[in-house]
Amino acid sequence: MPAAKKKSTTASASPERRRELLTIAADVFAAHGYNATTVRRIADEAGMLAGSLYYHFDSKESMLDEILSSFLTELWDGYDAVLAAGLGPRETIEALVTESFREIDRHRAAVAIYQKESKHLAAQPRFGYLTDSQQKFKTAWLGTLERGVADGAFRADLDIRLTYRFVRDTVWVAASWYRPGGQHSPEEIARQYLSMVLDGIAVRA
Amino acid sequence: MPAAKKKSTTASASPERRRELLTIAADVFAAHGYNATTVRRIADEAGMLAGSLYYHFDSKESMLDEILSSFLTELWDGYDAVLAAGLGPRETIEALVTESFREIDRHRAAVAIYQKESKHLAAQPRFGYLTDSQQKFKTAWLGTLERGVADGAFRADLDIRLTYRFVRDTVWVAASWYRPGGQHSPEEIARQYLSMVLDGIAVRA
Amino acid sequence: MPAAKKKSTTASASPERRRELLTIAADVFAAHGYNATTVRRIADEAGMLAGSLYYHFDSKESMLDEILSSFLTELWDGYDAVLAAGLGPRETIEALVTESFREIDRHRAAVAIYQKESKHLAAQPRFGYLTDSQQKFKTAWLGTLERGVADGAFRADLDIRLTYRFVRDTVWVAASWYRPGGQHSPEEIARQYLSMVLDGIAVRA
Amino acid sequence: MPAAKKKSTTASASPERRRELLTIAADVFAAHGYNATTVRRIADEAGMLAGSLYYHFDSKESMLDEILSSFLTELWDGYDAVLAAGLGPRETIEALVTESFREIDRHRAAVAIYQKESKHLAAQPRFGYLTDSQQKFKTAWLGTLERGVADGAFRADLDIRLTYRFVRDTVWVAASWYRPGGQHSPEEIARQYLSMVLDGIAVRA
DNA sequence: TATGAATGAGCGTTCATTCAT
DNA sequence: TATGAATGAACGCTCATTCAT
Repeated sequence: MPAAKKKSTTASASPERRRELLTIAADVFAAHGYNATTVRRIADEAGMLAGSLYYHFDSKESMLDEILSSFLTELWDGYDAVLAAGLGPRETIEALVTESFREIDRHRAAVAIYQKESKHLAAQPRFGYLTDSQQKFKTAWLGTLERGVADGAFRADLDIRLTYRFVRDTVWVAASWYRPGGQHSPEEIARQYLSMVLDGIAVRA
Repeated sequence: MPAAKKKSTTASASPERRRELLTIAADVFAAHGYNATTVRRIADEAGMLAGSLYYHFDSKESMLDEILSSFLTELWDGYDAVLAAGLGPRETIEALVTESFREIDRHRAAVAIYQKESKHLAAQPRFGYLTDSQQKFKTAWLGTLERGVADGAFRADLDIRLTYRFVRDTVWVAASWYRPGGQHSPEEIARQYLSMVLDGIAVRA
Repeated sequence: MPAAKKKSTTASASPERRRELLTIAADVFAAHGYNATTVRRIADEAGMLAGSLYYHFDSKESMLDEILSSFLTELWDGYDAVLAAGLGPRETIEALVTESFREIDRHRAAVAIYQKESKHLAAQPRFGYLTDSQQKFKTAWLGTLERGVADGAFRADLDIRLTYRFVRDTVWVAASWYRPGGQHSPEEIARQYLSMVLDGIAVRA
Repeated sequence: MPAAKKKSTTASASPERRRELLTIAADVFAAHGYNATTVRRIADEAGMLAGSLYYHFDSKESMLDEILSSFLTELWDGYDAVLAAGLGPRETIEALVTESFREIDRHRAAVAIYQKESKHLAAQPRFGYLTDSQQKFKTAWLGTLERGVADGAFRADLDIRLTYRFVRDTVWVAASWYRPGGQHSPEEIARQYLSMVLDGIAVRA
């Protein structure tokens, strides 16, 4: 998914150190935004000098790339498993939402970065995989919703594109306030979100 | 709401030109992000040189300030009217959501900027009013939800803070995809969103 | 001849200032080499800060580009006039050599830079015109030499490619020691060089 | 000739490996220029990491130093033999030119580096021997030319300093295009060059 | 009101060099 | 002998901002 590594002189460096540094970078990117984050800041946080980061990575952008692409790889591992399971539309939605909250739990920083930056990054060829992913995402969710409308599981009186955006946003914005280790587990949050999305917050007449 | 103008040398410039420039600036901020937007880009779009903007504004930040604060002023005019109307909880929520989509329609750029930047701006004293507004916002919505739970309009089995975040985010993220002049009026979008939020997307048993 | 200017926001700046700055830059490039010359050094010499240069030029490389391309433009103006004059081979060579020393006199720095850098610059697309120029150069000189051999003006017992390189280098390396305002005028140097090249330094038997 | 090794910690390394590495370094310096050559590039070419070179050499500069000084040592071995042979001026020039082309053949990279870099290197104390060598060089060639003018072997109507530069440059620039193993042997090239320099390229009247 | 030219701080990046292993 | 990881200084460049005109 990431742009092809050129010669990747740097790619051979010890993978554990890379992970550590990427985790740090992701946190800083998530907290202050990619553009506003200086490479010196990341290095500070890692206890090294700015230049030293370039032993491990080609560029600031390649850190971002690796953060986002490895997140998306994992996300799609989960999604693809759900989609291949042959569930009904409602159960599929439930599983996708649950899986999403699990990803938010595991990759909070990456998700937050994705939320803030993917729109303008998608324009760059290097981040073309973001657009691809978005497309797959849309196909999967919209398709499931349509199946649900067709077989009577979901309401037919709603604009399905609005519904799609509603469900999609509803889930992912959670990354902006979610803190791992909070009082609710991802599964519990997913359960409540699903309850709201599927049945509404109003008491039934 | 904005921090007091220091010199107000610049405040004497013609108000219409200011408006025009702020509209341009807001669009560019919304499209590319505040940090990624150069003052030169705004000037280009306005057909002038970067330095010339400083006749009208103290700084890039003060443009942002004015954009956000004038948006919030208008927003609260609308909200306060709703809250003063003495409606029941459900009707209040409906009115607030409708009002919100109207604001998104009128101030799309400002809303988008607000979404992306308010979190880290709120830390700066100059933008303290963002925090104040958020607080008022929370009080109004959370209070209404609690009233609704108390009088049986809203479900009591949900974590009310989750519900609050759910409704809040659900509405405002719409600014990220909303395009004025699209096929749905703000009121129509509000109606469908409210229908989903209140009654859910699942068909009732 | 230079690579197409992109948008050339900077190209509109006052042409006199540009000339001044390019003259300064050319001198520094010639004295210390392009790579070893820092943009700060040029700025120092011009009495400004490094960043200020970027108001006038896109990049260090574009300064180099402009220096070399405007030199080559002038050079070919002179050469083309000579080649169009319909002179015999010996007179053509004499005129070309004289013209060359005049160019060395007028553009000493540019010629020195050209000597040192053109070989590796020619590989970059932006400097493709260097290769083009070299090709034209070779065609003009080699052709004239061949004409001279054919009509008996030049010796037939020499490897003509060696002769070409001999004459070419002989002339242009002079830029490495030539100082304008020295005791010999360019025309006088040309006369002596031609005398050596054509008749040799040995006394005739 | 090179500056005294400070620590000579590195001097204990196996001399053959040093030679290999210096040959590689010289080729890269010659191809891309000293400044533009990174220590990493040399190491890559040698199949090791950049830091590892520092086991063999004190610094990048000391590689350059060793390349240039050992070339000059060999060159002067040859020159001194010629100068001690008691030949007439014309024969001395012939022998020096021939010797020079032999050195270009054997040390092409070193000669090319010398051509490009010696001018600005000579300013540094460490490379003072370059200036010394240039001085000896000038004395030897200029002296021989003067002897030749005095005894009627060389033309008296030329500015002798111009003649000196002419002959000197004429020979050494050849290093910029010479490729060992080409169709002409160094001796053959020397013969043709001498023929041009001594008798000129024009056909005698 | 706006321009043209400059400032100055800071940014992402490179690279010769060091050093424990 | 060589590696892996880091240093630290410098580099080309960007950009918000200033100010005389």
